[in-house]
Amino acid sequence: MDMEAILMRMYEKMSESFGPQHWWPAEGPLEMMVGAVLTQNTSWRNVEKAIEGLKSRRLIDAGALCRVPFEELAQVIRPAGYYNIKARRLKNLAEFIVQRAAGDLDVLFGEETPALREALLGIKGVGPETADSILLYAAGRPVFVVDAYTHRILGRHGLISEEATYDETQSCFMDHLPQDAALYNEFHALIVRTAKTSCGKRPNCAACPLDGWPADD
DNA sequence: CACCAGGCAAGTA
DNA sequence: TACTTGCATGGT
Repeated sequence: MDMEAILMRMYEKMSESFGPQHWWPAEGPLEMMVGAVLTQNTSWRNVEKAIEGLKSRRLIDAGALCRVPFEELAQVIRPAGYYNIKARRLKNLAEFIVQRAAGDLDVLFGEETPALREALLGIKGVGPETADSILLYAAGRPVFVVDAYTHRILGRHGLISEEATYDETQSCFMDHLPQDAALYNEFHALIVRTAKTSCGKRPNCAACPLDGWPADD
């Protein structure tokens, strides 16, 4: 089996086990981007509390995030952890949107994908996973998102080396699959779902849809 | 009690 | 370039 067939088989098995994932869980693109920063090394459960706090104070707004006092913002997002660093990162993100696109995400997302990715990576607090999550789940670009689960699962199943970099892992998908945002959207969501359920926690779990595969399949 | 969660930047050698 | 460390809450 070539790499494309292997990856698509993996996708099908996960999809059959878990069904549609409906990612990203956000009401709009800015909420998605804020969530992407807040969920860095943090459980989504805690992020939801922080997002609710931001919504209730009408802070899902680039201008409002720029204007709100730092200390107030930090306290509102406290449940998401790392609140001092993340408050700074949210302000960096909001200032970027205002300065680069006059606060208008339709303008920002009018940029070509490579230029937009580089610009996002220039924001302090936005690394490769956060930038690619924004590109895929807020801007709808066909960019594959790599996270710790992705690296672990592909490594464990022998599809990449354990020492593979972010870009190498990303290329494993993007060089062998169609450039399809809907496919990448669901694929990444299913990897997270699968890892949280079993595969990322321990090897040889009977409940894991990838168990014993592709080695003995 | 320890360990982890949908990372990233900054510091050190 | 290649490691290491700090950041922090809340669930298991």
